[in-house]
Amino acid sequence: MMKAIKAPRGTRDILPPDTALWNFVEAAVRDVFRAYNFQEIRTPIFESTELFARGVGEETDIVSKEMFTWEDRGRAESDKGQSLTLRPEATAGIVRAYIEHKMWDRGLNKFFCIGPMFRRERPQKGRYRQFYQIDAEVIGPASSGSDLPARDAEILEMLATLLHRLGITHWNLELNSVGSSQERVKFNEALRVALEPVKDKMCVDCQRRAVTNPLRVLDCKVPEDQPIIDKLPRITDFLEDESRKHFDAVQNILTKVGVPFSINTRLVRGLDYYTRTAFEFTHGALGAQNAILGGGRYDGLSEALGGPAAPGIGFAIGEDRLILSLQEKTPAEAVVRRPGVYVAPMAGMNADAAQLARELRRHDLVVELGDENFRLKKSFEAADKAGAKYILIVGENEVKADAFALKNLATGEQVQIGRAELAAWLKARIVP
RNA sequence: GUGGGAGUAGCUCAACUGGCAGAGCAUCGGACUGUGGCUCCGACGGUUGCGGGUUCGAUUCCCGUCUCCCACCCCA
Repeated sequence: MMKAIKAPRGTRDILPPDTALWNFVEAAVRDVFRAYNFQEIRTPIFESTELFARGVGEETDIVSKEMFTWEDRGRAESDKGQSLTLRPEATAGIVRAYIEHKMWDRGLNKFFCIGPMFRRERPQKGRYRQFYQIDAEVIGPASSGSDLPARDAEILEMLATLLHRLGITHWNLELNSVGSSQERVKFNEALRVALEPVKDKMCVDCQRRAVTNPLRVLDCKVPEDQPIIDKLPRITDFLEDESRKHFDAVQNILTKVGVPFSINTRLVRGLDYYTRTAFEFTHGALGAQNAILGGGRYDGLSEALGGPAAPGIGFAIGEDRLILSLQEKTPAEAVVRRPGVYVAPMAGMNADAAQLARELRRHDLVVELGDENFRLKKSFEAADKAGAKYILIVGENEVKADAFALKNLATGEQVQIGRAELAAWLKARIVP
């Protein structure tokens, strides 16, 4: 035998019945998002490498060491050597599409997108090289209201609704404002200055961060560093009136609509493009990967990508993690749709059985069809295994009488139903 | 990328200081040719993740490698 080929590192197959759980989540997402007037957008799974370099930020870990990048080998001179990258996140591609299709003419755009993302990280539970994100973005010219706090609050409230709908409790919403890009530059500088005299007393990681990305020092979890971090400047002190008012307004709305949150002035996010509102929903029982979703405002991203000013806010839900946290309460078996009827033909009755199955399926019943070569006993076993609620026996007597034996597999109750009434009879007794 | 743990039948796991690789469940068949679940009997199923080394002999010891898991890192 040839050497078995396995799924590449960090990828996995999602099999039934788990796929039913994925569909359950995605159906809930589509349903909830529709109520908030979000519409689906689908963008390519690979893009020009430059898009992510400019959009996500050259200095981020994502861009500097985690992207799947290759050089396209085009035949035409013009595409030779074009560098392409599997998308590591969704926002950059969506903003690129916004610019490319000049969608500012449409006013306020509310998009969502579900699909795989790719990052070359070391795999762990809830962390894969191909992982799935549910992404939503609100973007448009400022005249459309895209920069207003009501949009931030609406998105957060929508997320709370979605989690509630999925039956996920015990989440925690952490909220912060990271300021405008100008405010952040000042804050960064202040941090660098404040860290200079104390960084030698900190952990090795912080010593490195103090130079490369001071904001990340705030994220440090080493207990010994906490007293030092507590004395560092806070972003709140660098927010000017407009940013502060914006942040206050978001909080006011959330309080009014009853979405609980906590302020975490140390919350920073890994992508360079975030401005003002930044947030994260966490959930216990996910180990170190406790961030179930995260997002924020990115008022300058469109311009960084060569587009017009287009404030925006969005988030990404880690679908893999969402499903991990869901599985504790809702096993996939609970949402998988089992057959309502198993049609069991006796010897020579395949054609009649197929005809019956066709009729029932046209009435939107889930039907599994057996085979005339199966002995009845085997048909019963197959019906059980398929999880069917009823078994329909198609034998010579039944075909002659045009009425069929229908047995409830759980109760053992058996009745004889005429062909014309079959579908209606079953539909009345099978909950979809 | 760093450190640690684990990999044995489809699944969950055994196999004593190195000595014939096993059980339960699942699958298939029979008891049972138009009525299942229970029971009984039988069968199938493995180069012990892969490659090398030590040894008369390796699932067991050593080295390498792959994958998963845990913690960092990072993030969803």
